[in-house]
Amino acid sequence: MTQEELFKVLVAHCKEYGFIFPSSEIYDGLAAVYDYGQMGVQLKNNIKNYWWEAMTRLNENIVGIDSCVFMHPKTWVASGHVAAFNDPLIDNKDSKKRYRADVLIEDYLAKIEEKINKEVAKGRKRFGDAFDEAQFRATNPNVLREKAKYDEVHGRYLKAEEANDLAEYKQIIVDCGIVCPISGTSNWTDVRQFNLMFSTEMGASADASMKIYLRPETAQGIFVEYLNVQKTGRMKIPFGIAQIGKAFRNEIVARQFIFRMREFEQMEMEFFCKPGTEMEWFAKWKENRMKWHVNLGMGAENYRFHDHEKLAHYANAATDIEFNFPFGFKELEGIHSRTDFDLGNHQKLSGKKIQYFDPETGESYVPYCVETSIGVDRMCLAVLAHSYTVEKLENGEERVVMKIPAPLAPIKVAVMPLVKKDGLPEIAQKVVDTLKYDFSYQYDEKDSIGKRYRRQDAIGTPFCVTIDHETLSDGCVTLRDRDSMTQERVKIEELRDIIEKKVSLTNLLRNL
RNA sequence: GCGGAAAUAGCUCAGUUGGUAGAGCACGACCUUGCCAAGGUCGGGGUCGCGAGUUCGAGUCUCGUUUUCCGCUCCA
Repeated sequence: MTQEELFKVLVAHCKEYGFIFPSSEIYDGLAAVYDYGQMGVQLKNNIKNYWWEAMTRLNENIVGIDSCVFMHPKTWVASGHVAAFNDPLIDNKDSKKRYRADVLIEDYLAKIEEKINKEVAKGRKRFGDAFDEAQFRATNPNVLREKAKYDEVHGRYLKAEEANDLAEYKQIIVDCGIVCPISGTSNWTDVRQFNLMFSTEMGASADASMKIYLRPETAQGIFVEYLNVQKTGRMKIPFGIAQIGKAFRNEIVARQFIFRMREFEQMEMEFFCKPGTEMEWFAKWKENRMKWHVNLGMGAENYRFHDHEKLAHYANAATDIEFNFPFGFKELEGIHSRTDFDLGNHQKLSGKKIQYFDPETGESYVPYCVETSIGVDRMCLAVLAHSYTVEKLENGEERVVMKIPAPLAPIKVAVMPLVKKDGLPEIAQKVVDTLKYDFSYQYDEKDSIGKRYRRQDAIGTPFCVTIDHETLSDGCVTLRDRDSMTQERVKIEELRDIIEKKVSLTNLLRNL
């Protein structure tokens, strides 16, 4: 099976066994929106718990918060998202290239300026020392003609920009005969506003309402609460704030299942440190985060770092942890050194002093910040894709088994009576009672035992407990292992500890 | 956004020149059985993605539309 086919089969498997459904399917679906089903939600919760505990419990200087999706609009001015995520775009239908309409016009204006400067240079050459540039500019017909053109277009452009008049942008491009640098044609689409941020209105009455954005990243919630947490938590630098939550980006193309969705969930931690020490922490968090991934046992060879060469507007160092997805190595987590960009801008825009007073040195400064940011949905996809296994059995048949790392498995144990008579179901219920307070479980008495094992394999249940006639006399049950398919007889009282050892989050954390 | 392909039961698919919507698996009940997808009987489940058009008649032909997949593009 090729990687592509495998990916398709995985998507189908996820739907069939209740991991992930296309959203609103009864209404034909909603593009690139997916819902987590009864299995998927448990996998997702387990991943989030693993991250949350690793961050907030294993690091005594990291605390968690839960801030809102709605934030004051100024937040996004300070963060740079309003400027960076708001572009009027236009497509050339022949070259199929997309351009920023405002950039096309600005380039055109720059060309006119260039022409004028050339004329002036020519004049200077001709008149030598007697050259009077101001007078030349005011009288030379070529310069005047170009200058008039420039002023007209420039005036319209400024007006259009102020009013955000997309039709006028297009009209300017048409009137000026601006062509695509690649195809050389002026076969343009209309100008459309591509705002990567979703917006909505807060306040019930239309005239009193305020336009607000759905957050495009959770990080800003941490930055705006920095002061509150630092003061009320008596936090000393260096310290971190962790958060798990939904974020929204109106991507032009959202594809590849749950890899790129318009509504997605992030697990972000902002680590605040003294300026000048950020590179040490950056290196430390790179190592720390990689360890967290590899600890799941999905193979160190399936992860790699990818350092950014072109840095975002807020960063002075950035790397990705990439995972070997069915469609190649792709970003799973980002680790960025964000400097004091965010806190500094919030300080500027809010007018509130966001500074840390170091009691030892007596210095005051805006802390620097190292961010770790991982997509929960991408993490789910990584686990699902890596776990999906098709095995050829000795009898020639195939079995599909999700080899999900046991602590992340949605269901930890299945309890099943070999037959549904002779009092076996009653004993099975008692076994359930000994396990249900510690583990998510399923009880199943339908169909043959082999079929029931395969059903559990398909959802990645690490253990199956089978009650048979011997149980009546010896108090032992069969414990069947998902990956090896081997079975052992164990006493009912020992079940809890044996299962616990392999599926517990605590043990996973202990290995970090 | 552009180009190509696809959409029939929960899943995988069949459906003849346009003529009463099917199979296997899955699901439910019962019987038989019992350690790696067993057998039997009965049963539930589909406005053939949606909307128009052509036609006496459309799952089938035409147009539109939505969604998905692949490639480009965009974003990071």
